[in-house]
Amino acid sequence: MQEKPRARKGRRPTMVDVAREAGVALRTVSRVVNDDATVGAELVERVRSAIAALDYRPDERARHLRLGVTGTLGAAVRQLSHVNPVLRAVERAARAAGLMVLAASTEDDEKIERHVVESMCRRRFDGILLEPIGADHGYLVPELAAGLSLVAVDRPVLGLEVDCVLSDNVAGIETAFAHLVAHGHRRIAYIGDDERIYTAQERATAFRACLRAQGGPADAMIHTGPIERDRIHRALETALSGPAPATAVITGNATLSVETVRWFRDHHDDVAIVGFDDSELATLLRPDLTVVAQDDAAIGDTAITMLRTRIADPSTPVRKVTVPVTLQARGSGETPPKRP
Amino acid sequence: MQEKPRARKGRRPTMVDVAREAGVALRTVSRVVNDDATVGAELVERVRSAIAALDYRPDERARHLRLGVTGTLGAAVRQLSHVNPVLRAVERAARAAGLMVLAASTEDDEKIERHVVESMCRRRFDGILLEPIGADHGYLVPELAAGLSLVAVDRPVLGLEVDCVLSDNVAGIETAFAHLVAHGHRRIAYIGDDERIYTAQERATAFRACLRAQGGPADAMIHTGPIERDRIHRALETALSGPAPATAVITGNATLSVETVRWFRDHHDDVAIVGFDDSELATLLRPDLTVVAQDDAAIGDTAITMLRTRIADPSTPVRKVTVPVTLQARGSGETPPKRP
DNA sequence: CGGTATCGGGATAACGTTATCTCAATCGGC
DNA sequence: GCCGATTGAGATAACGTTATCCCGATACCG
Repeated sequence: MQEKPRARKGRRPTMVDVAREAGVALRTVSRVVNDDATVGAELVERVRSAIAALDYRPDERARHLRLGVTGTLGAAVRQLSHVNPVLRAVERAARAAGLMVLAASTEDDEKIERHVVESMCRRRFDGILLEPIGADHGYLVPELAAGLSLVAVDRPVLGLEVDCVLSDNVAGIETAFAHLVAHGHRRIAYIGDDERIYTAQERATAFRACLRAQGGPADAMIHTGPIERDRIHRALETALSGPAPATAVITGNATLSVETVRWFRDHHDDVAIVGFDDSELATLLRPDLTVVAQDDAAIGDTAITMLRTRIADPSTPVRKVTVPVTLQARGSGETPPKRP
Repeated sequence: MQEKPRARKGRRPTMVDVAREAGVALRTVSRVVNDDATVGAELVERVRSAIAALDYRPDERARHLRLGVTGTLGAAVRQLSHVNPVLRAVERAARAAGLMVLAASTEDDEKIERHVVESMCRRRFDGILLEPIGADHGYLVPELAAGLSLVAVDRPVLGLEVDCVLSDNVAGIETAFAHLVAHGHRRIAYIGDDERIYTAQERATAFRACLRAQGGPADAMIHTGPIERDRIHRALETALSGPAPATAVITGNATLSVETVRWFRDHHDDVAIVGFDDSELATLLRPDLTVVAQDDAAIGDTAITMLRTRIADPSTPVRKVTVPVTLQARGSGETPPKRP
């Protein structure tokens, strides 16, 4: 018994097969598939049932090749498998626009970033969202010249004029600092990420400016470096000891907040803390963690909007958008200083 | 001044342009691009410099169309933007195999899952990794018949014979239960996810079996349902009150552990807890959270291996692989019962 | 020196779509 | 009853690759 009217064995059915099955011209099948109104009702029906009988699925590779566009956006992010609320907003916004987002991790590795982005370019994705790694983005120059639409998220592409959407890191630090000052703190420490990372550098610089404005000493108050447990704990130890220990700490990102809390729970319970970046565990601690929260949804929506604008008109002037952050007071940042 | 020898304006250069630029035949460019050894050194050089001059990048759409394969794997996961250590292992393993993984979220929505998977099929991805949503996967039947290579991760595709790789949920629950019993607990409660979710159902069932084996009463001891804060807190309240309150709790997944800890911190500090799924915050609590941890790396590696095997030979018999879990004793599960 | 391997490289035909062009048939108007 | 407009559908040419075939030139052997 012949199961189905299959085309050539082992191959997926193609439009030619559908046309043969329906007794109709190739072009007519294409018209039906693309909802072209100029096909008679009876023929549409014949083609439809042929498609169903063969389980025909159009080959997007061929469509995209012919059409010139792929309806696909690439997202090259640091780690897919990390919490990344921005990506969620990105997927949502893209789906609403009828675009497909396909994502891959750069693993914070320049080599991998380049490989991922170039792969997406060779696949002729309509546009790419990128969380850029630190240093050299020279490889992007020819791609951009060839018409790549790119939007950088969270960090700019240094040295290149590229659209980007960032959080307002400076305002975030200033807000956190002012918040702690308003609650009576005068000696505030900052624990930050490696300053080779753009956001870390920006936040640390903003904090230094706050210290200068306040007129306080800076050396023991600011500690930046790689995300390593020992480094962080040593920094905290330094900041919270000596003749003039800090009475409050600002942490530069979610991981640092975690490590700081981890250390506090064994050493202190009277230091105020304000973290940068909101996270699930902010409300797990006691008191709940006060944070400077980024507006993930706004960042994602803005990124997709900018990318679509650039795809629609590559001559659009480059824009750098800064998205406001908000302070979420939850308790940990409202503790008064132990010894004023 | 003419900047670069561009092909047709606005279009990316193609092999034809490179061939013209190098004064060579189209086929020769293809050979150079694909490192075919049969091209003379001088011509290779000419072609190479033409490629560089034009910033030529092969169009993978055309390659893939011609070649029949895309060298691309799709990963349709519940939420890209959630922590998903398995996906990390998947990306790593695929990269090692020279394949590209492109991921998209299904958002735990059957409609979106279907849309994502079908999009990947139309793009003719070589294979797809899927974290399947609950109910109806009928749409997969024609795809599978047409030769789709699919591996289900974390949950099986119910009603279809499809490769899958799962954690050993039953052994995990048994281990957690036995661990608490060994530490003196006799009244152990289970807080689980909605049993319409496969893993939740499997874990709850295993827990019921444990209760039966122990001969204890079950009703007040097992609470499953949707992940909603109020529901969970009410369930905990029930389990920990009355004449015979539980002295220990097993939580069915990471989110439930979080909510349970959140509730405990305001109400109890003497109940033992063992969580299913490891997470960053397991070591943030006091005492540290004892968990049943899945072997994410093994799951990811296995999934990629199975997928590659099936792609290489679609007639491979369907396999269901169960990956062992391990108990990470950290303190919270070793607390003795308050009132034995 | 002629004949035949061998090697390098070009012409041409797919891959599965869509777009352009063409043409046959139907219809309305005068 | 003829003509132009309109509609429906087919033939054919791209899109940018790679694979098959083939041919010209050099080298080697008898």
